[in-house]
Amino acid sequence: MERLEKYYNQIKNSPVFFGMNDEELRGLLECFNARVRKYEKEEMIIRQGDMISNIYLILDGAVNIEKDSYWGRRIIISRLEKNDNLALSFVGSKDVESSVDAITVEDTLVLILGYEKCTSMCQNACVRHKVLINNLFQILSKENIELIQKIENVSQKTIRDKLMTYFSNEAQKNHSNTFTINFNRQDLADYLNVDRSAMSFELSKLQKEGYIKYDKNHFELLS
Amino acid sequence: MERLEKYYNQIKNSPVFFGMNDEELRGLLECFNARVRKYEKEEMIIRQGDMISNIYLILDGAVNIEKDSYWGRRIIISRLEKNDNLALSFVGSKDVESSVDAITVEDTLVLILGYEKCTSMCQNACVRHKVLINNLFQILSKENIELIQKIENVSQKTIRDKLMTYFSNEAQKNHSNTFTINFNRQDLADYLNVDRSAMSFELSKLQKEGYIKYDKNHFELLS
DNA sequence: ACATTTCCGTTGTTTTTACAACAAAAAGAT
DNA sequence: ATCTTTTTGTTGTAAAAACAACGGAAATGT
Repeated sequence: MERLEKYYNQIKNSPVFFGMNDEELRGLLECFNARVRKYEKEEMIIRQGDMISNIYLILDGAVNIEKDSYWGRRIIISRLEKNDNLALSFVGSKDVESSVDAITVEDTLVLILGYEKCTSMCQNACVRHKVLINNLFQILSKENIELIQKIENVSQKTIRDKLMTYFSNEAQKNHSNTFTINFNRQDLADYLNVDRSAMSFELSKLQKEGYIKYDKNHFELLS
Repeated sequence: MERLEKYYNQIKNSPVFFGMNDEELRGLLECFNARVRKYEKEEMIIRQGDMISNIYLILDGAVNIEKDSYWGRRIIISRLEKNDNLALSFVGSKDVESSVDAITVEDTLVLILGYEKCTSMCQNACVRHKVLINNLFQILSKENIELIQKIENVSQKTIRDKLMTYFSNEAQKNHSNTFTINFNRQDLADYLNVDRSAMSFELSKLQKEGYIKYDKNHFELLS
């Protein structure tokens, strides 16, 4: 519980609890039996097939949402980080089991709320819950839009187009032509759904032709 | 308004209004300034760049959610039908403009609710609104999960794998090994993100090799 | 019934990708 | 600092896809 206190400010400022005062938030955390849990690197938070009844909020670290296609190929659906939520859509869809894995990329700290328990107890009676679900709706909307953007990414025809679309989006998010990505090459390849070595090759070609400049994970868009 | 009455039962049974009694629903429809609008075939309901402040519910017909990549290639993100909602995520994300087009595939009837107007008037005060947002949360969850499934589809390596993954999902949705799809060949290709002629070729090959049987848009999974 | 348009399947060619194998570089461990 | 492990870049080859072009089928309109 002390750990929860340590992160109280961050928790309070996260989108999930937007618009709540201290009293409401503390009440909510108690009602939802909030706890902080640490996961080691490469640990699974959620497995395909799990029933999800918790709300997960990443306090620190990074998590991959992945899916293994039936022949060993790994698909990275999204990379989640500090202040992101995990598997919200499976909380909202009753009786649907998770179709994905959530795997930590590094040591990760997660806030866990027992959503089901609280909602069944207080029904929709409490005010806090109303604010919460409003926030959840907005968060889910954002996630939805990001998934659409990801579909746009992987739907490009060539590796080059996938890379440039991805880079444009990153630059836009960062409000700058330079940005640092969190993926290593293999993860980026699995995210864009291409072969790593072919992607590496295309990266150097893009650099030689003057479209981008990069050093390790720091990129600059030139065109 | 008569038209609205004509569809009242269908509206009442749609997921958006789940759990509301007649009184609540009628109040809501009035408060949200509900109206029915007919769109012709190939008409645009939403364009890329639009700000969305309405809730759209398809009463009859079919709609493509599309995006044109900068070189004429069309990406079909999803196909929506009777009782589906349109562009919900852009209602939930304030100040975000639509990144996609919504285009009717055939003559289509849509129920439109002025979401913004009502929420700003009655704040979160009214009970109906609470039930509504709860429903919206669940609908968005489902959409989210379907987007993930779509990512899985287009992330398959070969055209064959994309087709078979798509067919499996359709069979599962239909609880049967036979099913009829609503896409024509070009649309299916744009949905799976492959070349139409190459896909046609792969379809016949799959049939010759005994994995599937099809006649026009009716398919059977054999394996 | 006929003409017109749209849709679908087939084939050959060119482009792009995946894959495998390896070398270089970087990161981590002792 | 040295050794080990992981990550990244490079190349050649085989597989797959995109593309273009076309003929036939089906649907639509008159």
